[in-house]
Amino acid sequence: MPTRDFAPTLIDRFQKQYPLAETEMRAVERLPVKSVLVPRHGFLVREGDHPSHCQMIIEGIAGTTQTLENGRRQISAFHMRQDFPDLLSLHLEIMDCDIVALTDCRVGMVEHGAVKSLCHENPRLADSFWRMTLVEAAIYRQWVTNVGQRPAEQRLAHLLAETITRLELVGVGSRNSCPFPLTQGDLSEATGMSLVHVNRSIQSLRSRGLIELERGLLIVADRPALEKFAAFDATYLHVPERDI
Amino acid sequence: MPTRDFAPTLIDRFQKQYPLAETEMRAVERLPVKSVLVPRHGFLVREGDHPSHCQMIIEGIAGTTQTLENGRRQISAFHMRQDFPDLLSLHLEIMDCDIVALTDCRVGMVEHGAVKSLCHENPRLADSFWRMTLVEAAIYRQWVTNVGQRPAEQRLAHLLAETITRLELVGVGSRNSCPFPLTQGDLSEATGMSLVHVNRSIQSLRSRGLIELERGLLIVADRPALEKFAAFDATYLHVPERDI
DNA sequence: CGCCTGCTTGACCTCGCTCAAGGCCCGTGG
DNA sequence: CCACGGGCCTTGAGCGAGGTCAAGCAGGCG
Repeated sequence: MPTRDFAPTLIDRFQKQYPLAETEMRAVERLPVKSVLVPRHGFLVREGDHPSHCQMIIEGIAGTTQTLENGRRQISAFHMRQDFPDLLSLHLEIMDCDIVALTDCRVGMVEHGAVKSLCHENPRLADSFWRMTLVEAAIYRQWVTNVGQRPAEQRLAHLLAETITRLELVGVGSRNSCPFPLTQGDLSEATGMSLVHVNRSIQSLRSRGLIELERGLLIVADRPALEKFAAFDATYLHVPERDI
Repeated sequence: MPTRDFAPTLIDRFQKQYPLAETEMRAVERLPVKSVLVPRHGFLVREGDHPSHCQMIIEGIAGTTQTLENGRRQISAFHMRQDFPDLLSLHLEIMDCDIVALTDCRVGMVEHGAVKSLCHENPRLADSFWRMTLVEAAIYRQWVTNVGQRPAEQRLAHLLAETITRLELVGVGSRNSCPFPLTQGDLSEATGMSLVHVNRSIQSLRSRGLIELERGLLIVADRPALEKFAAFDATYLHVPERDI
């Protein structure tokens, strides 16, 4: 029964901040959740929507995207397990971006009303939700810098370093490898590079011995080496001390 | 007495969301504020800081910046009147970016503790603060797309369209012009373009008749024309209906 | 078996970067 | 009052990182 996964997954996320009180756990467990499967390329939410639900990703990777008039598309964020890609809809009436499943996704949906009550009755959880959106914003900042300033290879390396770090934090993959279901096309949309150049940059990173990447598996034998090359510093992910 | 400006300015900001209750206004007016002048190139906050205050900009323009190992700097956000550039420090222990005065800035500082009490006693204000950070995130998303996908001229045009729109919303300048104290160097750091190319792009926008820009004044005679050229759509600024 | 999706490679071209120098405005000091 | 210097803007010339176009390849699925 997939809905069963929701509460433990969310509780785990909260507990990364601080130990939850009994009442808080109970409240989370009482949340009415609807479990949904979104196939790859399906939309979790579309630009212009006025969502009445929030969604937490339980499995899979989604992306926040914006499509320009000329058809070019930018992925401005990746969302993975324990992320609420559309938490913003709780306070912003209208979606200003699409949220797309980049792989098949399993998602838990909760009505806004339920989330709002949860927040009002448990102010610490409200703060925790708020904090999630702040970390998301910190990641956006990094992406602006990444896309704006770094040359192709480092830009890609930074993105990969960030992704493996975040996946490890939510228990997907291990320190040195993670499932990596994204295509080179996805990476090109996320980095603002052409697909061809992504391909060549990957090969270059491979030949430097920094990454191995094939068939949905990313291996980073030497994380510090990759992070050094990419000038990646995980501070902006704001992982509480005890988890480092 | 400059501190006097603080409460009205903040109340005005809140009122853009919804009419405040008497008690909420009183609470805002009771906030203990310290007024500070930050000269151009001064820091409001530095990366690595653990701030104990939040700051609202009353006058001037600040920027969120990140500096790379090679000395290149990206500006990932502009902050202006009524913005709280470091509101995130309320929930994130450590700053992951610098906040720099791009012009001389007048700023109101409030202790975290005071803001937190305000939030706990006035949940609607808390939501309003949260919402501010969500709009900020929406702007980051746009910047990622802008820097990642748009060619130079449109990228610059989009940034200018956003800036004049935001300034107008907070009562700085009018529909067709605004004070524009940023240098071409600032614009180059914000767009990820070289200074030289910013210069040429500005000239090109000028010759298209889309903007006039000199001596600290930006004139946009035909806002729709600029917005069309830049594919700028203000939805992502999430301005409540009644203000449109 | 054949198709579709995603990866790879080659050739060519261009947008935007770098380097370098000159001009303008304004504030400061002689 | 003028000389000087420092920001900031402007212009020219040459180059290179990365884009585009086009084609071939490989693996998984109906």
